[in-house]
Formats: sequence, C-alpha cells, structure tokens
Amino acid sequence: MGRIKTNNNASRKDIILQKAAILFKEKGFKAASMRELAEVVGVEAASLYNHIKSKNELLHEICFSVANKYNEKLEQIESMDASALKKIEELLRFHIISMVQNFDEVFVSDREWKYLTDPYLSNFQTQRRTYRKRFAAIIEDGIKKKEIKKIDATTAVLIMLHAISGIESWHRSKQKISGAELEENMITILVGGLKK
Amino acid sequence: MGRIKTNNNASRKDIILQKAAILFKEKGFKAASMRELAEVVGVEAASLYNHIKSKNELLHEICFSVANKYNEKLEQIESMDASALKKIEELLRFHIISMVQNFDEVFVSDREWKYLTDPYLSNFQTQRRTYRKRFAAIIEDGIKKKEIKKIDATTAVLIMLHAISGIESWHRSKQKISGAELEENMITILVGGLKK
DNA sequence: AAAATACACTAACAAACGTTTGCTTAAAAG
DNA sequence: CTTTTAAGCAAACGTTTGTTAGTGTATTTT
Repeated sequence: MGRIKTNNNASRKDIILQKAAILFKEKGFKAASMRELAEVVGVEAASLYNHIKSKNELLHEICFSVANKYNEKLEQIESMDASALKKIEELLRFHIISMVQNFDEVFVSDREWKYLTDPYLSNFQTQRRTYRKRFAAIIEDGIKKKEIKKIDATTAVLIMLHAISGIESWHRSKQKISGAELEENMITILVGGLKK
Repeated sequence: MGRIKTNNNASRKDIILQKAAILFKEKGFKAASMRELAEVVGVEAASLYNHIKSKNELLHEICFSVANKYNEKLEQIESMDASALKKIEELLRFHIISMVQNFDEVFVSDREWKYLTDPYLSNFQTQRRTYRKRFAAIIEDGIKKKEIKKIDATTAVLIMLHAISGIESWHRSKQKISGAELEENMITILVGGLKK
C-alpha cells in the first residue's frame, strides 16, 4: 500500500490518533474496527501495530489529551483575579471553542470514555469528578458574593457542560451560524441564566 | 432455567425490552451482548428469540417508544393557549420528568439511536429534526412577542435539550438533590437564560 | 385426557473482532 | 555501498458475536 504520509512534525502515531478520533466519533468506539481505521489511514490492520500498542491505547490517549487541556485551563482561571461570573464565562468560552475547533477528540473524550479500561477508567472518572467540583466551587463563590442566583451549583455545572456537548448538533447541522455567533448565543443564554 | 416471570399485564417481550434498556444504557448498544441480556433476563440467549426478532428490533422499539411520547406532548403543548415562555417551561418540565422517571429508555433513545438501521434510522433522524424545528418555532414566536431575548432559536433548542440529557450525571451521582429540586433548578437557569 | 401451542434448552453456524507471527522491502545511518 | 532499522504485508490465532435449527417439556386449549 505504501507508507503513512507524515506532515510536518506529526509522527505516524499522531496521524493514526487523529484518524481514530474521527472514526470513534462517527461510529462509536466499540463499533469502530481496527480494519476500518486501517483503511482510513491507508494501510493494512496489522501495520497499525507497528505504531500503537492496542485499540484501547488510542482511546485513552485521546481522552487524557483532552482532559489535560481542560485541567490546565481550569488551573489558570482559578488563579485569575476576576469576578466569579467572569471566570465562568471564560471557562465556558474555552469549552465552546475547544468543541468547535477540536470537535473529534473532544467529542470522543466526552462520549466514549466509558470504554476505557482500568486503571485509566478510574483515573479518568476521578479527574472528571474533581473538575466538576472545582467548577461548582466557582459558582458557589459567585452565589456567596451575590453575583449569581441562589441555585444548586452542581446542577448548574451539569447544565453548562452538557449544553456545550450539544455543539455536536451544531456540527452536524447544514445551515449553521458561525462559530463566533454560536459562542455569543451560548454565553448569553447560559450566563444570563445564572445572573441575579 | 425456568420461564421468564411476567408481572401483571407485562408480556415476556416487555420484560426483555425493559432489561435491554437498562443493559444498553449501562454498556452501550454495541458493547451489550445478547448473552449478557439473556443472563439478566434469566434465560439462555437462544430463548430470547422466541419473543423478539433481533437485537436491532429491541433498539428501535425503545427509541420509537420514547420519540412517540415526546411527539404527543409537543402536539398538546402547541395547541395550548399560553405564552411562549410558558409553553417552553411546560415542555422542559416534561423532558426533565421523563428523564428522571424513565431514565433507561430515554437515555438509550438519546444516546444510542445512531445504531438504528434503515429504514428506522432515517425515520428517526427526520422525526428528530422536525421536533427541534417545532421547538425552535415556539422560541421564535416568543422572540417576536418580546417575551424572549434576541437569540438564535436553534442554538437555544440545542442548549435546552442537551442540558436535559445531563440529568444522566445527576442519576449517577451519590449525594443528589431530589428530582423536584432538580427540576426547579433547571427551569430557573434555563428559562431564566431566555427571559428578556 | 388428548392435542396444540408456547417456551426453554443444547449445539452449532458463519462472520467479525483485536492481535500476533514471520517475512519482505523501503528508508536512514554508517 | 553496506548495514541497520523502520514499517509495510499476508496469513492465521483464538474469542466473541448475533442468530438458527432441532428437540424436549411445560402450559394452555379443546
């Protein structure tokens, strides 16, 4: 068949990871086969194993790559000197932009993580729980400072994060508004729903 | 092993459907096997086929059962004599309550429909698209009547529906607020985000 | 009580799966 | 140019998958 073409500084493994994210997004992790992935990459299935250890490795590299980016951003925002509402807006914008620009891997991380195997599965779940608690803490801080309505912070986090994962529908839709417009609309509704 | 126990007026097929919804929700449609389903039902895998035609039949019965309920409710709400905001609130409450009470089948319909096969798949997608358009029309009506902020109605629908599917996290969480509290919080944030 | 139906079982099927082995060839390093 | 390494291939492996066929046994109907 010929070799996998490598662009710039992307290794062959990077190419496989990128194609895997697209495939897992479209078919779901369990339904996507290594033979399908191989075809998309332009190679026989067996050849993939010169670059990766297993199908599961692909999934957990995708999931943790996304999780790490979110954790870094959260850390940065927590140390910002700004109002709670401003922090939430900043975090939401980051989520929205990630979802718009890195749709494949973000979607997979969001929807297919349950097929991770231990110890990655437990690790991921713990990180996820922690992330949400820290997000909720920012909201609770905003309630204490009377910037935000008296609501259950956990529920608010749940709404925000899942609303963002709805950008999936925006991606699939035909006549769509621009990414920037989408971002503004989402911020208006979501932050507007919190404001006192 | 002995026969499948039938409660009240539930047929053996109903029992299988109910257990299938739980299994598909937990493992995902593709990852759930007929042998696992059989074990949960308390029977050998082959015996399931005395009651059902195929694994796919289970999925599409679950998906369309849910879709039908939503369509009926939407129809009823459209013919109500009330403000747009009130209609939206009513529809959201219905979604939230369904998600809380019939979690298994609603979740499966929401997340696993892509494994439907044609003609069911196309049919389902069309119904889904239509449903969202009609929901968006209510929002647009509210904007015209100045009850609702000037926002993109399609984006608002996307946020609402996906926020609701986030009740999944509420189900999985340990220390959770009551279903009624959850409902009030969600309405506050979501409807609050629309109000002018 | 006899006949018919409903339902469960064991055994097996063909297909698809992730992955390994052993070999060949193209590219990189010396 | 020669050697070494990287990366491709075909073939096969042991499982698991959804499903069917054939048979026996309860339950229901007559």
